[in-house]
Amino acid sequence: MPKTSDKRERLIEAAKGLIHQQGFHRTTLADIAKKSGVPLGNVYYYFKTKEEIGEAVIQERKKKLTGTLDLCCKQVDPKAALKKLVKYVSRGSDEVAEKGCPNASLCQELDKNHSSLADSADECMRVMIDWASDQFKALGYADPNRMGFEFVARLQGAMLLGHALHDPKCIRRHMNALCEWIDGLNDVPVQRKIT
Amino acid sequence: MPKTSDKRERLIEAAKGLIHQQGFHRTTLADIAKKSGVPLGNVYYYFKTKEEIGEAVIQERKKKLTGTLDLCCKQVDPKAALKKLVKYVSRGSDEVAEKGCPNASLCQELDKNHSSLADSADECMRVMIDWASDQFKALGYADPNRMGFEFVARLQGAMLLGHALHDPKCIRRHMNALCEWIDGLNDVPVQRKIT
DNA sequence: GTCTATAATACGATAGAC
DNA sequence: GTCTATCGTATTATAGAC
Repeated sequence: MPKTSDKRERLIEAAKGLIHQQGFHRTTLADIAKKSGVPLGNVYYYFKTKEEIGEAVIQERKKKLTGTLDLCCKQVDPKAALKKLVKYVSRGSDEVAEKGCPNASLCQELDKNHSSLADSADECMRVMIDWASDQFKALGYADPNRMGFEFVARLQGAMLLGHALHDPKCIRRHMNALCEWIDGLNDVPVQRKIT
Repeated sequence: MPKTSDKRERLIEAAKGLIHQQGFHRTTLADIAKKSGVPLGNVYYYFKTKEEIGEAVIQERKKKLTGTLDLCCKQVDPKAALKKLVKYVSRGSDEVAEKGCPNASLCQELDKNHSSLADSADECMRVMIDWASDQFKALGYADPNRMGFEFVARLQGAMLLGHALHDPKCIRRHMNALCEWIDGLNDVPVQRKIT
């Protein structure tokens, strides 16, 4: 039986937008049904529970994040990769100032109770930190995890404050400062294996 | 008529804890009533709506934040004040790793829709940024707002990631790094008025 | 001021016709 | 696969006795 409908995709897309705007708990299935144009009762053919929709949205976000990170570190040196991610955040600063970072919002909202959703949301943050750590490792730093954490903390902290202040400009300003920080980092002599 | 009951305080205290753990929307009036030992129907004698309880909790948090900040900058130089706040965050890292920063959580959760609660929560973040900016101003920096923003972004970013990773140690590690950053800042010659 | 009982509604989920 | 109608429950809020 060929795929005749894109309802599942439409539901996920609608849920993604609504959850970013309103949060998971304030977003009702009726909201999602209405926005996606799928009748409420039909939603349950595609997702057994509301939580399943949330999981699908988070997996979608994770996929997009992974794709972005892959793009950032293709064919370029680690410093350029880190700065590429910073520029990416800069470009999205208007939406972030309005609605917050979608991944961070979910971490904060979901980790409050104990659904499996919480772990999925947290995993997105971990992916980002690990990626950043890998870049610093490639740069030869002895403490790449510490550097990666600091880098992502500054990214996420700026998005959080930009959201609280409703000010995209201060996000971009801080992203510029982050780029300068990266540029100013001392080059570390990399240990190369002699073969 | 003298105050004969501490019910109002008990309600706020219970709400504060529950909201930190579960978030505002997942916390029901029944939860608050039960935890505080006040019957559900009686809650409405003290607060007309759930939102009013939220407002009271946020004002309480703001008061505590202001008190903490005041304590940090009493009788000490600005660098010491900033580091004192960093140490304060370090000491609370276990709770933050478990439940997140209470102020940041509220900013993220409430700013999604448009209640007046959102503005109150955001105001807490602004208070912190302004305070930090004042410290950098006192240090003689030409761009105290930028420095204050960076400082708080790193604080909040670390708390956010520590919560996502469920790891208080990485918060403390980053707080140490923040202290070193402050120590390493160049002293700026302060313009003094000649009288 | 206090508390029980309950109204009013919103929401997740299901039944069952088509 | 699709959709309407509706159930069951949770939750905010109120009515009204004490």
